[in-house]
Parts: sequence; structure tokens; C-alpha cells
Amino acid sequence: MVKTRFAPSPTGYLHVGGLRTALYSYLFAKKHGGKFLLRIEDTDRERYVADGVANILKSLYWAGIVPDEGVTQETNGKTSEEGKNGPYTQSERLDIYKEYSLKLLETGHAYYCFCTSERLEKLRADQQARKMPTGYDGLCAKLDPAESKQKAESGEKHVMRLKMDKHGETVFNDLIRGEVRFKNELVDDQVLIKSDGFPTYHFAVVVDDHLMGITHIIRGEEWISSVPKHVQLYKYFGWEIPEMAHLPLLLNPDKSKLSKRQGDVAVEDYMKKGYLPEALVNFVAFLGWNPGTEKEMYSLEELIADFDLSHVGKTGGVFNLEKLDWYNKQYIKNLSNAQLVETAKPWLKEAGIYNPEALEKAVDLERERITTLAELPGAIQFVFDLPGYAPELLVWKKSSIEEVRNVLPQLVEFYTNLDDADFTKEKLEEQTKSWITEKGFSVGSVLWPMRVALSGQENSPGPFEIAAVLGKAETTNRLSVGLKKII
RNA sequence: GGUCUCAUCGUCUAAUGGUUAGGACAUUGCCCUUUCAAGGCGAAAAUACGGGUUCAAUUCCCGUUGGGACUACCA
Repeated sequence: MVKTRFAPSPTGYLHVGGLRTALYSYLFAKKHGGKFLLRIEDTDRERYVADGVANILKSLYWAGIVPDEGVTQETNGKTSEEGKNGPYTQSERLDIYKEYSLKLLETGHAYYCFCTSERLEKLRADQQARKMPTGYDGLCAKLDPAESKQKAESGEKHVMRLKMDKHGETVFNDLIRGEVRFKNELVDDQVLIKSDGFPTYHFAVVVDDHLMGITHIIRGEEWISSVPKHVQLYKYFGWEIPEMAHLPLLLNPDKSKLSKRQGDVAVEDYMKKGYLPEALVNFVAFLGWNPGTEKEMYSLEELIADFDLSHVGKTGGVFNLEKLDWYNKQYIKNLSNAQLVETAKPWLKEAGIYNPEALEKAVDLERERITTLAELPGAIQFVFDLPGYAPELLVWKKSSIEEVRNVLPQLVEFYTNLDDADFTKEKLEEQTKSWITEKGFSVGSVLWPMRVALSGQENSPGPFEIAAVLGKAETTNRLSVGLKKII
């Protein structure tokens, strides 16, 4: 059975690139009827952020990417675990790494290293100065194993390194790039266990992926050059090597690796700005993948059905905000009024205008005009509070103030005589337009001042839609307010 | 510097030997129209360069150039 995993480090937030990696892993697993696992790689104590895990989980669940196994989130938001291969947080698996590292030591595939960071730095500086490839020189590999074991056990500060077999080359088949080969002589004797007793990524990832039964490793391209070390480890342990797929990176507009410096990279940022999860997921899925057809609106379910690693491209994709905006607009447009009010609840509440009943109609006025949910309260504000506006705004460019003075009182009178039941968009439009014809006015000379009087804005939805939302009393009231401004 | 890797409109991409090189976003023209949106119909816009292979190269091979990743007791 297919089993994939996403293994983030809790360094603060979920990066949009991470979201895409998680999404592809999730889609691939679901597509093949398999399982998607979430593991937390917190072996770097210096970069650890306290609520990092909760944060990542929150973003993932928001996007609809729910793990079948590993670290999960309960409905109350609490973090928990699911599955029999745990613990799924690396800092809780230290004894496991120790056990396996000792096995490597016994078989002579690893060795203790007592080199100081000063020596390592100097070594590297020398190599760089001589324009040589950098890497550990293997000094401690020459130590007598028994002696070195005693030294380590007596408490001398040490790390454990992989004794890399430098002969030949490592060849593997990447599901996205095809055959990739590395000369083993250039592969470093990677540190496996750090001096603080924690494993490095390279060691933990191999042990965990094997123990947790991962069949397909889908991860970012930045890992491709460390594959030889991992392959070596698999071979030393006699384990089966999982399939691997290295995804191209997400890029800034200037084509550099997507970074915080050039815009928002946290999923949380987009959440807060009022992007819908469906839009972000759809957008991010298409950054590097396409179905090979011209369909581009995809729900998560549809993605699962059509996703295919063979349609994942090899080139890095620029994170293009304009396209994301377009997707967001599409998804907002497709929401029902009730759904729109509900999904925009946090922003409406913050603006102090959350009231489902009153909002359902109002929200419909602006749905095609907003890009994000965060814009909604500001956009419909005029429905509740008529903004102040300059009297001149009431005059249409092809009309005159005299004409407004003539038209507006008659319009107020006309609307005063209508029934409340006439205040629907359709009826209002029909009746008003025939009234305009009857009176011999030009359409714009009536509708422009009407719209401005009702919205207080230069740009707004159409006058009939607004009037229908406002109702008879408020409509005639606002019309009268406008009239007073120009008398 | 070394290793790996990538290269189609501004951006995301389709086309895996034969197409007027297709679509989407963005840009832009027109229509609709009381404004802004939305919508409809158009336009402009790409195979990095140089060699091969082939009757035929976006497509296969080599080189050049350019980009990116990695090169930590970070992931």
C-alpha cells in the first residue's frame, strides 16, 4: 500500500512551498488509495518554536489536508497522535535513533568523531581557499574503534559520522527527474548523531521513513543532493529504498527561492488576508502540476482523482499573486450568500457588522467586486452607514446640477408612491426605467445621481440592487439627503 | 570553486519528430453600461544561443549561456 508523508520542522509557520509539498504527497497517497502521514522533525533545538506544531497543523487542516497517521489535530484544536508507528515527533524517538546508530557503529559503517567545530571550520576554509570540494577529511575514521568507543563513553564531546563508501556512484530514479547519478567520492561523511545526542535530519529521516513504512518520499528539490547519503544508509541497514520524487522549488518574481523578504510565504498570512483555502489549494496545485487538459478549477476531490506525478513539471514556478487573486475571486463568486457571510464571519465580526440576517442580501452586492474576504466589510459598509460625499458627485458627467435638482424630487415622489413589495431589483428596474421613458429623461441623468445618493460613492453596485437591499424607507431617505445637498 | 539540476509568451503552462506553437493570469482594444466590477468578442506576446541527427525538430544528442539547489553538529 502506498504511504507518503509530510515532515515539517516546527520553526514557526507553514510555508506555501511546504503546503504544496504536503498537498502533492497527500494527493498522491489518496489517489492510490494509500495513507498520508505527518511527522514532526524537531531535531534542531535552536530553531524550535513553541507553538510551531499547532501552527502547521492549523494551516494544514484549514487547507483540507488531514493526515491519516502521525501527528494530528483534534476537533478542539489540540495536538494528538494517530497510528501504531509512533511516536511521530522526532524528539521523542531519541532512543530509537540511538539503537540504530549503535548498530551502524558495530558493523563499522559509522564512527565517533571528536573534531572540534574550530578544526572543522578551519578545514573548510582551507579547502575553499584551495578551491577544493569541501568535506570532512576522515581524520577520526582512522581512530581505533575500541579506543574511540571508550573515549566517547568516558564523556568526551563527540558526534557520530557515517562512514561513506567512496567507491563507485549512486544512481537512483527520481519520479520527476528520471535517472540521477552522483559520484560517491564527493559525498561527505555526514554527521548522523550530533553532540547533543539528537540525530541529524539525514539519519532520522531514513530511520523513520523505514520504520513508518513510507513507500514514496515526495519532498523539495533542495534534498536531492543528499540522496546518496540516504541511499548509503538504506544499504548499510539492508532496507528497501522508497521511491523518491523531488519537487521543483517555488520562486520569487525575480526567480530566487521563495522568501519572506519578497512577500508573504506563510499559509497563515493568506488565511488572515481572506483567501479561501479552496483558492490557495487550487492555485498551489497548479504551480508545477497540470491535468493536461484546459480545466483549471479543481476542488480537492477532483485533484485527488486527476493528480499524477508524471504531470509534475521540472521547472521552478514563480508564486504569482495575481493568479491567486483571480482564483480567490472565482471561489468567492461561487459561494452562496449564506456561505459568504459565514466564511467572512471573522472579518465581519471584527468590523462589528456581523449579523447573518441583515448581511445576506448586502453581501450579494459586493461579491463580484472583492478579491479577498478581508475586503468585504469595507465594501458593504455603505449599506449600513451612508458615507459623506461631495454634492458635485451627484452630477453625472453628461448632465448638470440643474437637471439633478429637477430629477431627484420627482424620483423621491415616485418611490414614495410605490409599495414596499415593489422594492426588488427586478421590479424597481422595470418600473423606474419605464418611468424614465415616460418623463423623457436620459437614463444616466437619473440613475447616476440615484446611485450616488444611495451609496455615497463614486463606484458602487447598481442603484436598483442597492435600493432593494435598503428597502423603501431608507431608499427615499437617502434620496432626500442627496436632494438637500444640492438645493 | 565543486556536485546536481533546469530552460516554450511578462507569469503558470499545453504540445514528447510533422500544429497557423494551444490555454489561463496579467496587459490591451471593442461591446455591454449610470460608475466600478462581472460578462462577451478581439489584439499583442514565447520555443535562450550555436552546432549536429533527421525528409522534418519546441520535441533527440552535444556545446555555450543563463537560472536554481546543495556544498553545517539547519532542516
